[in-house]
Amino acid sequence: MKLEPSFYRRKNVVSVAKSLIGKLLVTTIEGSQTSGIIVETEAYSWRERGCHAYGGRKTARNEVMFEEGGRAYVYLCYGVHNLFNVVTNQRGVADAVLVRAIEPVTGLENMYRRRGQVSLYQLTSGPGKLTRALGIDRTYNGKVLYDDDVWIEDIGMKINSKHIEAGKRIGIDYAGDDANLPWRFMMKGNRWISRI
DNA sequence: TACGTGATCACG
DNA sequence: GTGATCACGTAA
Repeated sequence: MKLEPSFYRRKNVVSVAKSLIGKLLVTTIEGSQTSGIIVETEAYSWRERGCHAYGGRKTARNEVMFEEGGRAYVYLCYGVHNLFNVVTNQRGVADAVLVRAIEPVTGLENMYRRRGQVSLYQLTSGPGKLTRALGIDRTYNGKVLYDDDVWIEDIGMKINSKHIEAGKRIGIDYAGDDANLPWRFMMKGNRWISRI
């Protein structure tokens, strides 16, 4: 069953990032569905330097982060990759969770068609790879996550802290000390974790 | 380990 | 207008 708006509107973005592990991310494009279990996330809060909205800085790109929780924030990274985030918290508080990796579940054929000739474990094991596999591009920016193009559902997977590993977030050296926050969460032992 | 890639943002 | 920057992926 789809996660409800109240799931995303909680005030602690780190909790939301943790509880997204084990949920199913789904897209439906032209009637065909692709999905995967979320196995890696990162939390971003306006209060720290890693975040696009640090200090409340609002720009054309990150505007949707200031909306109520429950929308997609998709932006282009390094001119090549679309990165998919889940906006959290209440309106005006710019927090979000980056989905960094999923374990493929349905629509594998479509995923390979979009990704090209890669191995199973490379199919969705990174933030740019998974958006490519699921067909997520910037037209998804601002979409609500309880509609029918893209959503996240609870499939009853029981996850507790024993199954989750935390670490430093990846690729944000510019954030100074905030780069050391343990706000990256991974499903322990999963084969689709993005990198060591 | 190196670099392609192009939108974005803070400057004027 | 312009240039530095960047929440990555791939080949090597």
